[in-house]
Order: sequence, then C-alpha cells, then structure tokens
Amino acid sequence: MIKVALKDGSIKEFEKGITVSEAVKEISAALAREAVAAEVNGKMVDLGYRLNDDCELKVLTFDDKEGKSVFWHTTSHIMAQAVKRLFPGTKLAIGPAIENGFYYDFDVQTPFNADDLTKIEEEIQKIIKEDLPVERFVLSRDEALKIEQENGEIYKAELISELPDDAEISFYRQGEFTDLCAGPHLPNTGRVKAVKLLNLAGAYWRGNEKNKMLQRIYGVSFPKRSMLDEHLKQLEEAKKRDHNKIGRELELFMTSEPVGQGLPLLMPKGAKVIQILQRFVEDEEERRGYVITKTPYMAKSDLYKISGHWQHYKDGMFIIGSEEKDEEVLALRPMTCPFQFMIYNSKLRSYRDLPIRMAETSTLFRNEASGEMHGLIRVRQFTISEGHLIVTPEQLEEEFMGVLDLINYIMDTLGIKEDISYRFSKWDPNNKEKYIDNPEAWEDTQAKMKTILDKVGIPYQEADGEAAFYGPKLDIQFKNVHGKEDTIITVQIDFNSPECFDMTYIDKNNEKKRPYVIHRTSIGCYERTLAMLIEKYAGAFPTWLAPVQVKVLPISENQIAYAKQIADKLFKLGVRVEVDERNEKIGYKIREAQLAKIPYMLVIGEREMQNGQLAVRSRKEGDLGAMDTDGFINKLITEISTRAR
RNA sequence: GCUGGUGUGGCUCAGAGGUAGAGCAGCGCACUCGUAAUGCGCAGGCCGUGGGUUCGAUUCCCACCACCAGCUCCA
Repeated sequence: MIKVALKDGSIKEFEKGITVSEAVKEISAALAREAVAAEVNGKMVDLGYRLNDDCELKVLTFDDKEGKSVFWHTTSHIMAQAVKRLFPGTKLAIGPAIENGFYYDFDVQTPFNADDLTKIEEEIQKIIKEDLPVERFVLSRDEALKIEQENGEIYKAELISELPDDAEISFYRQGEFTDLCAGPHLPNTGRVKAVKLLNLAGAYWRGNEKNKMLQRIYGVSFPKRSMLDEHLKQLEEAKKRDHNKIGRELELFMTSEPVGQGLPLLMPKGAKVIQILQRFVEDEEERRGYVITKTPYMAKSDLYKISGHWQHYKDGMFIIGSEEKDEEVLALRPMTCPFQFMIYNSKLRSYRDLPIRMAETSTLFRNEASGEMHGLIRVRQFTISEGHLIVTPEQLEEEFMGVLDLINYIMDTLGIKEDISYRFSKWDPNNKEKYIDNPEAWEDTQAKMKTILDKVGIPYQEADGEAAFYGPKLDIQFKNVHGKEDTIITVQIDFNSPECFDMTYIDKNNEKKRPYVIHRTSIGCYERTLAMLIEKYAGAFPTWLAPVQVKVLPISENQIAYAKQIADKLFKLGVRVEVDERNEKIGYKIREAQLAKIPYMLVIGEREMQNGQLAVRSRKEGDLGAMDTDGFINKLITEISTRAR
C-alpha cells in the first residue's frame, strides 16, 4: 500500500500501482467525472499515470488553470487529427494551449480558407463522437527521430533533435493519430463537448520571419456547450469596448483613405481628451523637476549615424532624400533622444548639474510595416510624453525610482493600476543586427535594472529579445479587448548613447565621467493611452477626462434661454458644457446624451426655471432629482479637480 | 512585409450578370413635450480604386488601396 496526500490535507491509502484515475474514483465519483489530469508531487501527469510510491496528489479539473490548459491542449491534438484526415500530407508544427484556448500550426500545400475551417470543425465533432482513448508512450531519441522522419514530420524531427539529452521523449496516440508531446492529456477525445474554431492566421515557424509561414488555426473548447456559448458572448461583449469601434462612434477619432494608413485624425473630442492628459502630465513633470525642450521633427542622417539609429533602426524611419543621388538626407525622428542629447552636450556639465531631467511632449514618426497598424494603438505618427534623465552612476537607482513614482502616480490617477503588468525586456545576444554588440555592458546594465526592480518589489516577467537596441527596458503592458498586450509606458537604461555622443560631466575630483541615461515615458504615447482609456472605461470617461462633461437639456424652447445661462455659468468655471437646443422630446435628448457617455445631464423645465434648481441626471446613476444649482456646481467642480473616477 | 477575411448612402446591414434597397442619422413641416427613440415628408449611392472578361459588371477575374484578426515588428 502507498500513502497519498490529498489537497485537503487528508491522507489516503491505495494499492501500489493504482492509476490516478482509479484512485480518483475512490476519492469521489463526482471528481472522477470532472478530472482532466493530475499533479503528482507537483508534476503534471495523465489520469492513466500509475502511483507507485507515497506522494502528494492534486486532481486537476477544467476549473483549474492547468486543467484548462490540458483540456485545450488535447483539443489542439483533436484538431490536428481532423486536419490530417482532411488534408493528408499536412506537416505538424506546434499546437499549444494558450491563455484563452489553443492553436495548432500546420504546414499545408494550399493555405486554409474560411470554408476549410467549417470542414475541420465538423471532422473534430466526429473525432469527439468516436471517443478515442488517448494513450501515452515513450520512445528512445533514435526511434522517435526515425518515426518522425519517415512520416515526413520535419518540424517534429527538428523539435526532437533539440530536446535536452536527458529528456523523456513521449508521444500521444488517439486512433490513427500520433503526436510528439510532453502531455499530459485528457483520457479520451469524448471529454471535449464543445469546440469552436475562431480564426485563421499565418504564423512563421518558430516566430522567425525568415522561416516558412505556417497556417495557424485558433480555437477554444469547453466541457459544456453552455460554457462555450457564454465564452462567445463574452468575446462579443469585449468587442463592444473596442476603441477602434467606439472611438469612432463617439467621434474621438477617424481615419481617411487619402490621408493614409496608420495616420488617425483626432477629432475635437479625442483631441480634447489628449489635451487634458497632456496638461496633467506636463504639470506633474514640471512639479517633479523636469525641464522641457522643443526639438525638431527631423534631422540629417548624420545625427542618426551617431545615435546608432541608422545602423539599428533604419527600417523604422521615414527618410527624405537619397545618398545615392547625392542629395541631402534627412529623416523624420523616430525618437527624441538624440536631440535632447545634443542639448546636454551644448556645454560642459558639472556633477552639480546632475541629474538633468528633460521632458518633451514629442511627436514621432515610425515607418511601421503595412500590416502592423491598428486603430490608435499602432500608428505611424504619434505623440509621446518622452523624457531623458542624465544621471551620475550614483544617482541611477534613485532617479529610476523617481520615474517609477511618477508613473505610479499617473497610472493611479487614470485608474489603470490594476489593469497593467510589468515586463523586464532584455536583449537577445544572438540578434546581432538589432542590438549594440557589447555583451558586458548589456549584462551589467540588466543586472543594475534587475536590482532596482527587485528592490522596489515590482512583479515583473522577464522577456528576452524585447529590449531597445541601446538598453534594457521596464515595459508597462496593457491588454486590449482582444487580449493582445501592448506597451503603454516604458523606462529604459541606456549605456550606449553616453558613449556614442561622448556625453560627460566633471566630477568632484575634476575628472571627466560618463553619465547614464534613463529614457522614460510618463504616460506613454497619447494616442495609445487614449485607446486604452476608451477600452478601460468603454468610452464612459471619468468626468475630469470627458470631452463633454455636462449637457443641458431644455424641455421645450421656452427654457432655451435659461439653459444657456446655466451653461454659460458652467463654461466660465471651466466646465465643458453643451446645450441641446434641438426641438426634440426630453426622452430623446437624454437617450442621445446617455449614448454619448456624457457624465451629467441637466434637465431644465418650467419647474427649474421657477425655483432656480436643476434636475440632475447622472450617466452612472440615472435621475438624481432636483438639486440646488450651486450645490451641483460645487459637487461637479470637486469631482473634476480631484480627478475622481 | 506575410496568412486569412472584409469593402454597398454619415452609421448598421439587405441584395443580385440586366444597371440598387431598409432602418438609424441628416434636412423640412407639424407637435411645445418631464428622465433612454413623436409623427409625416424630403433628400442622399460612379456598390473602395484601376484594369480585364461580357452585348451588358456593383455582382465574375486580375492588380492596387483601405479596414479587421493573427504572425513578424513595436510606444
């Protein structure tokens, strides 16, 4: 007999060699029905795994994160099986579970189209009905390689040959289908009750654009039909928050074909929101000891040759003129750093001058590839709260923390602190094209950054190959409605520019020293931030950010003059207010103001005119009843000045 | 840039190898109205752009442009 410790702390005895599945049946019949896999001593295993020693056992169901992952991973195998049946000769690449479902990458003769997806989905249903048992087996490296090579599975063979020497090479078989896989998996295909293939996309083998483009199918699956329906409903709901949809509906921005791709036009309301954000950020930066610069939108290629942009970032720049034609070559700026460095270098600096904190609300131009643009999130021209701190090595830590404090304050005010994650973006030593070739400096700077991050206690995830070409970054990430992460704010330590630009300061001992540079944004790119805020608030901005804060709604034309008086009073107090003078019913005016997500509606009828009150309606809470005019104004002004959410 | 999808009045969407329709929005008139859509009428489209096939194309084919999802890249 063996002793098995369960999640609730109890210990049960089983016969040695019992399978997990049998053991679970003894624990609870209900749990046995829901079990998808298990963790034995913290290691994920199949339900068919045999328990031979005393151990800790945790049964995984779809409710567990790991359980979902197993469920979706098996579904990806089922999908691969369906594809193999319908398109013999398809080569399999990889098919993992992801955060919200799964995908599988296939190398097929002709790319899939939308109809193929339907066919594949039908074939998946058949495989589920067949309720095939999923069996695990282990092969030696040579056997495994031989099989995959014989079957023409070149991608699988590549994966096998790269597995570490001591790796156990396992396969999973269901019916006629076998796939190299670490597992674990569901015990049979019938466990999957509801599947939906969501979309089709190209994806490069191993994420490298030099490799072949494979066909990726994304899908999701559930143990119950109703769960799938609920999930699809949620996806639809999420799309209703899409900034690209409601940002246009609310007349915050638009695009225009003749203007061009990735060049959104901010309309009066969108521009207003950005103006408010910009004033807020600039004031806060000034309070924190930043000086401002205003530097050119373009420069000769000479500048970018010094900074390294010409060598490492040329594809991302709009270049005017050509060297071949012996013309003057200029480029629109993709970053502001070189310009501010020139200002730093304009005179000899003393250690007493440092730190120097330079900020600029800076418009940048980046020649993004055509498929990369997206609403306000990814554009070719954008304005960013860019800044550079020139600091002594001794000041690096404190100044970095000061930047974090500023960012924290801004995120707190915007109400997005709970919605972001931190990414520590490091270089990729193998990518010589992208990164400055100075391994010691990279390692040293990354270690410095890590020390600071750990000291502050920021919960970050490390990411290789995400650094800027000149140094590591702390990226603050926000997920859009489609679950895709984008960087909203970034802080970077640059060891390279001080060298390139020969930036120096004179220290106490009258010696020339190299400063460090911290590149940072405090709110990031305004366009992207606007997109994020639209999605965060579904277009219903907090009052201080709302492009129109109050709409005055006279009930009939008899109240228009009075309504205008009220509006004028508010306007003079700096409130963004409009009067709906149209000859419409009050219900209609309210509906429109509500759909425009205006925080306060003031209904003005005969009664209000008589007694000098306001019938206040809040976007959030509905009819608030009659209020004293001054009382309302005080409440409103407080709400705006405290930037309440 | 790559893969797949989409492109019809301001918006949401029908339609079909014979030359375009609805709702909403807009405009006009009437109603002067109390907390999420008053009624009637009018106007609005070279069916993304350019080629090709055809007696005839918005519909079929090709190229380009833009938009959407993903890959790569990135604030």
